[in-house]
Amino acid sequence: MPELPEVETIARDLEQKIIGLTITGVDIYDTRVLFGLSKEKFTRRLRGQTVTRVYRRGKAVVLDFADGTYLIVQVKMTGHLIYGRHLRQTKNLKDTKVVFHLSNNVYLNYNDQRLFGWLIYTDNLDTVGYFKNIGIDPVNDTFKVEWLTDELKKRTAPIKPLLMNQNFLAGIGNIYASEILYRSKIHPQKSSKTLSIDEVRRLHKVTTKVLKEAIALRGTSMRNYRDSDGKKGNYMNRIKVYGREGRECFICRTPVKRIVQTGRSTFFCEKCQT
DNA sequence: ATTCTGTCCTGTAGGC
DNA sequence: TGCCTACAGGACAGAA
Repeated sequence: MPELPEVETIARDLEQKIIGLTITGVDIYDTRVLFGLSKEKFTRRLRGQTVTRVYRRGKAVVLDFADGTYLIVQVKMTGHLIYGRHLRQTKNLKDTKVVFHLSNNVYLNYNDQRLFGWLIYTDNLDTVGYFKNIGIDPVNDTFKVEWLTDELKKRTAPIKPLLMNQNFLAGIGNIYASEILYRSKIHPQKSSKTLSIDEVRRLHKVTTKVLKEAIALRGTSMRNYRDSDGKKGNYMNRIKVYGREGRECFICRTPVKRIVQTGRSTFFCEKCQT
């Protein structure tokens, strides 16, 4: 489900809502989302924790606690963090897998239809597998065109799956990879090392631009994504190619093509993207 | 070391 | 209506 802009939206919203609050209780309805901890241990360790910071790292939401420990939430495809009422008690929502009771008597629900997501509790972020080799954040100033140029020269993979490689750049997923390449006018199957100086320049600029615009519009709700209020993102009407197979390219009217790369759908215009 | 395939799970949309 | 297949904003282990 969510990529960088959606996770950024969740983290920013939650920060406003839960900083300074203490977790007073935890209800667990499915232990499969607990990463490496039993129901009892997870409950015991989370109860009494006070939230001091909420932020995004890659596609993960990180909660810092006052005692120097952390809760990492990887929502993967269908995870939602919904702030408000207790969704099991009030709506009997079966997707609700974990509910945190907060000290202001509001609840933080973790919903996950497909159960791919993880709630990871740790005292050391560096031990979390996802963070160990995580790549550069494309909306951070450390993402430089010179760095991108050098890195692309070392790689042979097609550019689209490379954009989705979290050890290369952290945060781009299947929707934004297609959107970024369309706006950069780069063919998704092009080998990374063959991109021209001009193409790399466009790619660098467009990547940052698309992600920042999507953050400003609170993300894309293609199907499942919802923010912490349960609301959809607004980037949907800016989407150019993703999910538009067979429909006309907005620039040249050629039908948008769909191919599969490393098991994931890629959408592009074979006339505009070369 | 990089790149790719299969897998985890549940739900929905589309074809017949 | 029902049955069947394909597909879904991710990331890991293990293989090539």
